Amino acid sequence: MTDRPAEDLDYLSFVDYAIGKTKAELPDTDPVAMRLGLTLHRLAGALVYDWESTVHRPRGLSWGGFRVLFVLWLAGPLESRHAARLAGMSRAAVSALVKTLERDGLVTRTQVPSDRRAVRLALTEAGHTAVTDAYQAHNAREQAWAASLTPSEQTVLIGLLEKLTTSPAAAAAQRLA
Amino acid sequence: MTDRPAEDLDYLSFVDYAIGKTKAELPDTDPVAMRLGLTLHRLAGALVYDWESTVHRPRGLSWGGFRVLFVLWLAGPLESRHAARLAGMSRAAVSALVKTLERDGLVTRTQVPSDRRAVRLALTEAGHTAVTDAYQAHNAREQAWAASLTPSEQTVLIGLLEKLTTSPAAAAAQRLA
DNA sequence: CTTTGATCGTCAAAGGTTTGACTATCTCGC
DNA sequence: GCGAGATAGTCAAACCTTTGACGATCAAAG
Repeated sequence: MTDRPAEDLDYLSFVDYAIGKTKAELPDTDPVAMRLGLTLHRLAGALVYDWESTVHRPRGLSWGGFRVLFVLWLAGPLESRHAARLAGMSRAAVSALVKTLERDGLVTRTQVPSDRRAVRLALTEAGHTAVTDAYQAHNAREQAWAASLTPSEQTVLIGLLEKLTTSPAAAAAQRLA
Repeated sequence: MTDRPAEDLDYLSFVDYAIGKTKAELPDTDPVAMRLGLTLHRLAGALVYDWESTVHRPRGLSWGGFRVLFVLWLAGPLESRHAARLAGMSRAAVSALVKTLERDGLVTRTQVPSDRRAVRLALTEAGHTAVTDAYQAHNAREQAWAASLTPSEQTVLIGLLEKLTTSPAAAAAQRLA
């Protein structure tokens, strides 16, 4: 039990170190839940950073801009509020991002005949090209990450993540409801 | 095989829908890697949103501010660059956040005797109180999420996440290197 | 029809984050 | 010692995102 120099920790050894210290100071802490939260958050951050820095920024897209193009590509023309819900961001964020995407000729905004408040967002031909090109590279990175796991490990991991996503805690979170 | 109205999709059914459409249009896509990326990103976003909106914002902390306090709490007084590395953000972000934390009396900045460029960050008494109070509530939320899984499922999930975190793809990502 | 409440997209304000530049400082080889 | 290159922290600029407010519009009850 020596005092380790905390400065020399890298992120992974920090997790072990943090769990040990927390358990000593806050005994009510659940160390397994703590490790789960830390590891999940860290991994997701690394993934997004990888996608954004290697795939999207070099193509002139922000991470948010790509997400809007992505849902428009796959879920067809959408009203703005539906694009926001599927992309997991606020209506205001979609409004701001679409301003740039429209200026760059990737998305069109048209009025919805049946509801004059609503705006229908659709990909242009250039937008379709941009998002399919970007997603091919994006999925190549996803494959590079997933390749560290065996197929059955991949299946198990997806199952556990989906179980958390549909859990009562997730329902209570109600992100951007 | 009817044309489903894409507008009515919620996020979970969107994932299935998206994978089906992508497979048809971009046959080189790996649908398992795609589902993994989508699910992991979505879950992490929901987690952070839950933590920030239910625990940290009500206590007057931003998510970034909490992360700085958290690493200072557990890894002791730290030079700014080490705090940045452990918290997974840039040195500039730490510099900006510490400005607020210092103003609020939660963190002190002192010169390092051996290196006049460096700054040593340490929690004040109030900072220690704030971070332990916040982390107790934070871990309670982590426990609420983890409770959806059995103990062995939790162990398996952590193992798979750590395997990805230490994978070659993660090493190549080199976040904020 | 009218009124009341809800919803849509947008805007402004506030804050967080990254990148790149800059100064000050350190380190290492000569 | 000293000079070249690396490093620490900060700043400015740019961008993204959220919240709360707003006007316009819709929908439902009477």
